[in-house]
Amino acid sequence: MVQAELIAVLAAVTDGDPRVLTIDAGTALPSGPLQEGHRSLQTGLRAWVERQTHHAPGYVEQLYTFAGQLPGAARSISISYLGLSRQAVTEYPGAEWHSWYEYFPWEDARANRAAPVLAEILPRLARWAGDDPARQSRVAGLFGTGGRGWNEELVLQRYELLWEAALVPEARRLRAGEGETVPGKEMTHDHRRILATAIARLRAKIKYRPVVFELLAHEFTMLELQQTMEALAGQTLHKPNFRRFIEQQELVEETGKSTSGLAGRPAKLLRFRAAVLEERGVSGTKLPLVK
Amino acid sequence: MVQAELIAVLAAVTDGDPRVLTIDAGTALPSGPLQEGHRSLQTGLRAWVERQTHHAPGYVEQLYTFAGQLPGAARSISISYLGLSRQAVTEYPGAEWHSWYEYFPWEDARANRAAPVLAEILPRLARWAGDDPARQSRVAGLFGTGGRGWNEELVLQRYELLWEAALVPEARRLRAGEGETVPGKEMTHDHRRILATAIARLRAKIKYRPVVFELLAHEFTMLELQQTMEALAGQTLHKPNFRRFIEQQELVEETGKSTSGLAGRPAKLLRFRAAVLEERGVSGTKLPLVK
DNA sequence: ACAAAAGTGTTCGTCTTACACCCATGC
DNA sequence: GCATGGGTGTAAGACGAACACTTTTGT
Repeated sequence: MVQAELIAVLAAVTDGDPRVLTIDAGTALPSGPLQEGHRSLQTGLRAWVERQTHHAPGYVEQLYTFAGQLPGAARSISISYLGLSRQAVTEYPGAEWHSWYEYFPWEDARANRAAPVLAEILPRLARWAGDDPARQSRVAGLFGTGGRGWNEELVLQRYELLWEAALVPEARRLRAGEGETVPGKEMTHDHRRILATAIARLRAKIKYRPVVFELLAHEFTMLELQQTMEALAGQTLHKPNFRRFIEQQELVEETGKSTSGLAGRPAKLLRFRAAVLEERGVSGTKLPLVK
Repeated sequence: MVQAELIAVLAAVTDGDPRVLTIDAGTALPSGPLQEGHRSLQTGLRAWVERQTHHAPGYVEQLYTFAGQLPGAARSISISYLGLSRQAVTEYPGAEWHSWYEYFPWEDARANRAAPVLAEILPRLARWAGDDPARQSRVAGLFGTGGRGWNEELVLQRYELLWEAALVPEARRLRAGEGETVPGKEMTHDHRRILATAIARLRAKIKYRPVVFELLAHEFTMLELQQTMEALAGQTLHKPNFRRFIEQQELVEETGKSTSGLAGRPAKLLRFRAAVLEERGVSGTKLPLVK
């Protein structure tokens, strides 16, 4: 017999920044135990998020389940979820939206924004790696040094490496370490680890499933779509090719309306073609089928 | 406070057939409650599988967690896992390997093996769909009728459709239905649904992560590799292009040895290049990055 | 010689990537 | 006019699908 805890990473994008909904001044994710009245895990999760933050997630998917130890001998099971929301406005006291990159400043590779943090992190990782070639190659593969490219999906692995090197405060709770920790806001328990898992999942998923649209208003311009993707991926994208990338998948259709009043040529307003959700099935084959 | 149940789908491929390890004469998956002594969910799972089947899974990954109701008012949480194993030999009484396709005969699209079952299923689905265009298009999308191709990853969705149409015995337990059910071996509780989830996950995963090698001996020929993939995907693959598909990813290296004594030209024996696990990180970008 | 399986070459068309350029609006 | 963002054309190269063909063994 165990306690089952539901934990939510609720994400939104505002002003080109991906944000996560938090409680306790940005140190914890909304969460609470599964209760009698909850008809399913998802409804339980939604109930907790709404009670603690007065926000209602739209799209929700399960992330991961892991075992923990409660104070005392009791066991706990934590079931984490990723939710997506269209607005990042706060009205409820205690609930705050914080940028992902407050917690993972090294993850924002747009226009070298992460450069200063990386300049701090990399020497310390080099010190941690020492002469060990296995450690050196792990650092290189994860942080894209030494000619290897940056892979934005390895969010969790990078966090775990920093944890292992005792460069994040969370690791110091259990194992002492020397020197300073690395920039990036701390969270309680393993909540920052869960956030890393959520970011990694979302960064992977936007590439092959039309989930971005859960974060956008129902009408949007191509640039808004692109900037939302860039915020999530933490990478700048090539504008003309991004347009073709979207058009080729037939993800959007024109509404007939355009923006106006801003600088530059008015942009066409688009909407998501909900029909693709049915059509899909043709996704990725990649295997060389016969005939 | 709830009961936490661990459930395993342990898969192997023998004689070109993908198999799953079962108990109770093929009607249930190995499972048991999380206990005090289990250091983690995974070790708990491994303990139960070994106790019930005397088999030890190699690779293990989490599938999905869902809530259930135990007899009485008590709640349960089921955490399901996918495990891969190199051998499908049975020595322990009560533990049996069964082909996936006993449970999902319509999923084996190799050389039209599923044709007879589909001939049985499709008319019944057509009857269920009736005049409803939404239902018709769902059937078409999932079963590849009407010009749309077969997508082998939609295992769970197809099972759920059959469930909804009350064409599987599991659905009849809760909701009555008319006429016969469709071929395919039944399982207790929702174990067949979990198996469908596992198959879908594995079919998706083999395309972008080198997990097939967990199912093969340490030395193998290109044909063995291909046939293992075909067994999992339930599709026949194009031999020359499959070779290039593997070579291009640099997944394997030659051992220097060859087969002999069989019909045809001897094949080179290969082994998995473990180095790729480190190199990876360059996986799939797909987004049009700038510069 | 022939069957059987291994393995190679090559073509054609599509998708990706990069670069260059034109278009429409506000000020 | 010019700054700003919207949008199109296109050529080089990578990749995928399909087909034809050569190679090496056992019988």
